[in-house]
Amino acid sequence: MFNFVPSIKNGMADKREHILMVAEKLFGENGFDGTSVRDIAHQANVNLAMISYYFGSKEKLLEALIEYRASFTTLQELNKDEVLTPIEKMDRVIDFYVDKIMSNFCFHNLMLQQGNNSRSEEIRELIIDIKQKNFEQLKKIITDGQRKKFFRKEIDIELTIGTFMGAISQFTQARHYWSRILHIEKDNDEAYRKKMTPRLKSHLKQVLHAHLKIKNEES
Amino acid sequence: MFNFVPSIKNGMADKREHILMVAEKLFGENGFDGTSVRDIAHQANVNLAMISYYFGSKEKLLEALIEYRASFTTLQELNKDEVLTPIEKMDRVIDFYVDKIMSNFCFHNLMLQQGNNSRSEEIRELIIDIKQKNFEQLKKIITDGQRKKFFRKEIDIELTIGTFMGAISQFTQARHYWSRILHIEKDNDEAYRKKMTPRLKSHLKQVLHAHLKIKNEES
DNA sequence: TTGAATTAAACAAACGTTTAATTAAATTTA
DNA sequence: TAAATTTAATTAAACGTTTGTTTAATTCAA
Repeated sequence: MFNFVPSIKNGMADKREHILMVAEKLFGENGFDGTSVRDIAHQANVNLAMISYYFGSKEKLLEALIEYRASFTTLQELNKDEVLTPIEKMDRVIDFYVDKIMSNFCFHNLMLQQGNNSRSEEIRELIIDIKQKNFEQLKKIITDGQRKKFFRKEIDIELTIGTFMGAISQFTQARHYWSRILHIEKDNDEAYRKKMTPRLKSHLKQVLHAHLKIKNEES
Repeated sequence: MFNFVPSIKNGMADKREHILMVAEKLFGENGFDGTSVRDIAHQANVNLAMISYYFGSKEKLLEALIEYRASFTTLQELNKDEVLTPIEKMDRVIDFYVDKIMSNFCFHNLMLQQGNNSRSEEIRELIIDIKQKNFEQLKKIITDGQRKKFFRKEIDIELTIGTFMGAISQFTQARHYWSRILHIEKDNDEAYRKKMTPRLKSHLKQVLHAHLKIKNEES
């Protein structure tokens, strides 16, 4: 099996980062509660106490990881664009999200799990805030497309966005299941990623086009 | 907040069942690892040792819960039906799944989590097997619809099914998030269920119709 | 030589599970 | 039916691990 965690480089910022990457992998695979601080320390080849030393606590480590990963600028740039049609923009959104999430299921699964079930209200709110900002960018693109008469007015925007996000989540979260269904080599994340990414992109574009576009001409 | 766990009735089978219901709720809310046997015992008002006594172990309790909940006959009956059109059948499927999952998110979330991340290979396989049977029934309905020239041939059947399941999962799993987006009263599962169920059904039917149906006449 | 980085060891609390004793229920015997 | 006996259900307490976190000593670098 592959190991995507980068090895320790010199310097201490890198060590902190290395711990974050290992934590991300383990949290994503076994859940927050299913991962012990000792697991993380061992896999990261650092002393157990270093995690408290760097982050304060297991929960603070999780917060640090979320802040480390939370970067959401691309959608805003896309919204400002004046050249692309709304349909093209949606295609870009799909490419962006599928790439982003497929290239890092561990973090996405962790966010999914902690966004709803974290014992810490603070963490739940943190995650939901991030997701909400994304939602609003996405909503703008769709309403803009409606205004410009590219998209139908009758659609349920919120549920459309949820359906789109849910589909991607489904194929990252239930990898074991879909590996079997689609006859992809078991426990080979790289193979899954490679086969799934283009297929999922083109499928989602199909679905969203059929759902969003006003039915005049055939594309 | 509501409590959907039924109270203890007389008889011992009921007590076993009562423990299962409490476990389902806690597992679904806090995850398998996030729930202790003591939590379950306390919430169920039974002695801690009773859980080992009835089920053997925490993991066996989980298995018992899965077997208790796994009942998948309705889709088979639907497949045998000769009167309904494939489109009507798909609508029934949507109603069936949305009702089923919305009326029991705890169990659905648990299956989602354990189907991929359970430390027990046995449990992962158990869950995936159940899901695969459902998948095959669903696939039959769609290929049947293609054969009868109701559905397009160009669609990606597997990903279509995944998209559909993923959408439902999204709205059960990320309830906190969608409650905020859709301005539904926070931490009120009953309100969420009530508002979401019809809305999700009609949205999914729209999406699937647009995606599946051969575009001849307007419906 | 001062302060940060790193360590092994220890901490108390929580974990899943088991034990041995007790109570309740069911079954058998008289 | 009543008492005796056996089986099952229930309990409080304890088991040995593992948990997240801290300590106090040591190493390292500035």
